[in-house]
Amino acid sequence: MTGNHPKPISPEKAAEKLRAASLRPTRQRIAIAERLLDGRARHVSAEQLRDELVDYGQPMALATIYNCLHQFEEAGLVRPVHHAGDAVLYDTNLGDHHHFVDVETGELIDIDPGEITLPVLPDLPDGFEAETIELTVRLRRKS
Amino acid sequence: MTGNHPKPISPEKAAEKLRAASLRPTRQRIAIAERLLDGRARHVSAEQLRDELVDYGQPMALATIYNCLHQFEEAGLVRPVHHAGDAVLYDTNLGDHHHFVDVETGELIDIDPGEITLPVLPDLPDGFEAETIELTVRLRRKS
DNA sequence: TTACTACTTTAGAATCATTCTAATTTTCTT
DNA sequence: AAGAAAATTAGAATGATTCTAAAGTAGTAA
Repeated sequence: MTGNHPKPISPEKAAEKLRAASLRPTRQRIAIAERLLDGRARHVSAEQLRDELVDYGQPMALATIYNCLHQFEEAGLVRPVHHAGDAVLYDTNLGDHHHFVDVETGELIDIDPGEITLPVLPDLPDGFEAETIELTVRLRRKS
Repeated sequence: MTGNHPKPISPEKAAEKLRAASLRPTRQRIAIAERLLDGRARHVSAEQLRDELVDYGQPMALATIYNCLHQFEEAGLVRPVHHAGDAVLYDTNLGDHHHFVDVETGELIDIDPGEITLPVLPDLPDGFEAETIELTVRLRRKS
């Protein structure tokens, strides 16, 4: 046991969510959905998720985890955050919000959406559409 | 010649800027300063800069380019942008501004600072200070 | 059920940006 | 010119991610 993790949703509910997203409910995808789609706001890397799945008794290939995270992303079930450390973190909070990043650790902290006013979208270059808007405040621990 | 590049500042001026930043004006650092500190707003990766230096007749080890970019960053001569593609881009525009990112290519486009109102900084977590604030609008080419 | 086909998972190799290492070279000071 | 400290270098190492090709599994039609 390398960590402590709260109770996930049931495999049945997880499978249901997957079907709703047109993803086959495979054993691996169900295990991941149980962990990530329980409504809690989290930020996990592929490697962190793998460790958690090992704890949970559902080890699987790292490649599978990457595959699933990409599929979940496509399906709009999670959202990638590219602004942290070296690894992409997947955010289970799909609501409009932004992040602090601890530049030392790469850890993300949600910025309370009430605390920040999203600026008006500037005119986009021709032929493009906005995919996401990410505001990141990079933090350094005071010395 | 793999690209066309405008006239850089003189080696003397480059050396001067380096001394002002407490960096020894070595041949390599001068060559990089000539290219990056000419006042133009640019976004370059280490690899792009290496290609440009080859064109310019000043090839050098990639490790040196990484070293120099880090030193320039420390000295406040360039600013890293972490939100693009896979590689970190170094921005020679030190003014307050933000970026569009073409998610396909990783290319950056400056957002006109007049076009966007920087939101008020939210309350920071205890013990941290803000290092940078980066707003990124990720763009996808319309289909 | 069975058989079939398409989709998934997998281990391990490959890739790519970046950092590290240890040896050589250069710069600055005397 | 000589010495010490700093810088550069080639190449190895690292770490996240993607790719590959083979083996397994799920949904479907008979």
